[in-house]
Amino acid sequence: MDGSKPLRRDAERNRQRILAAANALVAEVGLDVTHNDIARAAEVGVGTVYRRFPDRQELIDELFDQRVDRIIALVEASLLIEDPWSGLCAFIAGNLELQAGDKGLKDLMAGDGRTTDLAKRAQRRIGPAVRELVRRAHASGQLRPDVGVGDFPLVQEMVGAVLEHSRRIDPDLWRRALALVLDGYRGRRPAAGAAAGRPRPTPGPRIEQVLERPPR
Amino acid sequence: MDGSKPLRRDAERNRQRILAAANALVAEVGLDVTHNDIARAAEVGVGTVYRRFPDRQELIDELFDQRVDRIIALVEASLLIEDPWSGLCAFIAGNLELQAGDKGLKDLMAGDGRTTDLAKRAQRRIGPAVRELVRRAHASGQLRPDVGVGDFPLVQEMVGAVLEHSRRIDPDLWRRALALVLDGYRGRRPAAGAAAGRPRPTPGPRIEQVLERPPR
DNA sequence: CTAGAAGTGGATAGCTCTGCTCCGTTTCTC
DNA sequence: GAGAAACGGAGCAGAGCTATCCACTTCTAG
Repeated sequence: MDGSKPLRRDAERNRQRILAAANALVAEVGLDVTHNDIARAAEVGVGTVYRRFPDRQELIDELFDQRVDRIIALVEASLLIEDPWSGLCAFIAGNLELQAGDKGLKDLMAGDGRTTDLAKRAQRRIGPAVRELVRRAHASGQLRPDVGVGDFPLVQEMVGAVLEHSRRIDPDLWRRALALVLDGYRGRRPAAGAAAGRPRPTPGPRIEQVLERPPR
Repeated sequence: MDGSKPLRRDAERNRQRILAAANALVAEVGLDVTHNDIARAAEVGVGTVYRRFPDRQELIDELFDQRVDRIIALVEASLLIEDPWSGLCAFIAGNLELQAGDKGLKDLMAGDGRTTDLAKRAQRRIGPAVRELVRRAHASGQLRPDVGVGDFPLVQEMVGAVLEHSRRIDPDLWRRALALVLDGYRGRRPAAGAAAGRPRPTPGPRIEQVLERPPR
């Protein structure tokens, strides 16, 4: 695959600087860094960035492979936790934790329309695992039966929003929001009686589609 | 106050068209409509819009007076509901309902930095009323004691995020998100025992400050 | 009906912000 | 030290926004 000759030593050095700078920048600022931003951060000319990464998408992809791997590792670790509820919580909290320190990752997982491919690949690996986590939590009676898989993207979305706004000022506020939400989802069957306006079943995978932010 | 002569009849007609168009546009698109957008929507020249509303802020303010009034009416109506829990829910759901149909209103209440004055005025009237709603809900034991006033801006924020993303595709999804969250907040004292990582008290008004989106 | 005041439209100038290219200069490598 | 490779960043093109200006149309008072 890599039929191209190795780069000259200085060029390779610059490539690394660009990657490092882009990485930091994306984590701090988010997905929509420009070639110019990166060049400045890497102390390199714009031209150099364009030469090395003519397509911004490729650069982004390169940056995110490892991040997505981290999430996948997390989901797999969570599946190994014996207590189902703890496992589910570990995944959700861990995922948000990762996103709390990495605006770019959050952007990616929120799927702003851009970056669909990479995000979808990740979702495809994460989806089944989450379903399993939820299934186990249901089976053990620790998760309210009227809360379904489809609700967890909502949780991500909701707590992610808090995260987003409080990032600078109180970077741990999202934990409280998450704790309160999850605590509400905790097992106890819905009161048989006055469940009038109570939300019913498990919305299907449609919710995931809904949360794909509409491309502006 | 209104020392200016009345407008010529056609001018007044145009003024109304502009106002109407701007109103619809703001509801649909959000707070940052331009003079050009408005002109096109009103089928009027840009010049006309500029002549009538040289300062965009004034136009926006004019549009929002009535919206804010609607929220205030809501809060007051909610206080009149005898059952404290229903009252609290009515306010929160109603508020989100209003925002669901009106992107501009949502922008305003989220306080994106712009429009601070108007939003703050609204907040000042709404704040005490919400505190009262929460107090009553606590007193009646219908609201978990470890959920405080400060948590409701979080709820707005969270459900607002869902609202935002699903607006186009499934405009009622936010209801489920809200129902699940509120249902989780419902009275039952926190389990005395294993409340290890459970969120504790009522964060103060600091949260409101946090949710003021940091001016970009 | 008419004169002239009031109002209109929208082309356009000026600005900012972005993506990207191009080529004179520097740096590497053999 | 010659020639290939890489560099830097000024600057161009294009999009989008604000705001102005003035030849033309529409209203209204008399």
